[in-house]
Amino acid sequence: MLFSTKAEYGVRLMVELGRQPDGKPISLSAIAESENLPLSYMEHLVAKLRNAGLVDSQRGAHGGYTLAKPADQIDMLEVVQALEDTIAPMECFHDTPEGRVSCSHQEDADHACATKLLWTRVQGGVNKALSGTTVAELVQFADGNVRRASLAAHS
Amino acid sequence: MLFSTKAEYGVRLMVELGRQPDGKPISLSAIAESENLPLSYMEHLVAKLRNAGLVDSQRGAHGGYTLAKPADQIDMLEVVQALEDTIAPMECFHDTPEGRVSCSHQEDADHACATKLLWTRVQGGVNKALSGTTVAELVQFADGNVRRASLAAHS
DNA sequence: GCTTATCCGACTGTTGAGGTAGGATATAAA
DNA sequence: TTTATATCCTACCTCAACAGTCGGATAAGC
Repeated sequence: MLFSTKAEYGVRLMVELGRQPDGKPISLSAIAESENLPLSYMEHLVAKLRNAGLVDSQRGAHGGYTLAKPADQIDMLEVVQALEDTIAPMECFHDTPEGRVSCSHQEDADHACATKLLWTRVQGGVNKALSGTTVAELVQFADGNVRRASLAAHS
Repeated sequence: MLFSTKAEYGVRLMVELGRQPDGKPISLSAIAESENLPLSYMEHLVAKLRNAGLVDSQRGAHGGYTLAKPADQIDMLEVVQALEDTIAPMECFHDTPEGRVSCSHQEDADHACATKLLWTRVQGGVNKALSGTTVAELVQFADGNVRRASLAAHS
């Protein structure tokens, strides 16, 4: 398993927020009910998204959450990185301050770490897929599927 | 973390086997010592690789393991799939007999599963990186690094 | 028959995932 | 100003997988 359900639930949450056309906040309980997910658990996840600056919150009655940026300016790399603490393919990989990956045991033997090439490629593929997908795109995909399913049911 | 150390250790094991020029088998204890990994644990991993038909074994004295195919004909997708039981990006993704992925809860709500598009792209990126890398390539990479490190030390 | 090695199953400690519970705080409406 | 509705925050719990250990059975070479 590459990702945990934290990423799954969190992405679903972002998509639900992205479906809201106007700027009205949506309560977590409404999202939890429509997606059939545990509310208490979602609170932990949305806190991570808020700390990452991806959603804004409005407390009190008629409060809730909104996207902090337009849906087409939020990519999934930000979202998944905020939810999962690290998305490195392997434990020995850690993000350096300069933004590059490095292997923590690259010089411990008489030869360099052979797996580094592989994990670098894997991470590149994952990052490319994540950063190339926006919230807006997923919203459009979901709505398109509803449309097609609805049309198929009526034909 | 995308993968566990099972993949890390197993790939290192395959690379060590790939470094052996002739067809002589290498004992697990020799590999475990040179890579500084626990022998007992490696036994479990090599069993998976053997069941997957990626390595051959020779029992008894002077026995050990060899690659079942030429190193340039073993790609990392086979290796990692044999070690990790599943490499789907998310729990709801499972490999179908037809070889395609599908989401187990795609029709449970009034709209299709929005995350399916994202995980499909991620899995595509991972599979591409894995299947595009062979044992032979990693062996060459590791040896090349040794050469460069050695040259740098002597300059 | 001794040594070297693969093979096999059972067992164990630790960690993180996934989820619960209870309360504190802030806000809008009555 | 009370009340309902929310977010916010901390602590706690359960369970499965990971990472590793151990003891022994089997097989092959010398």
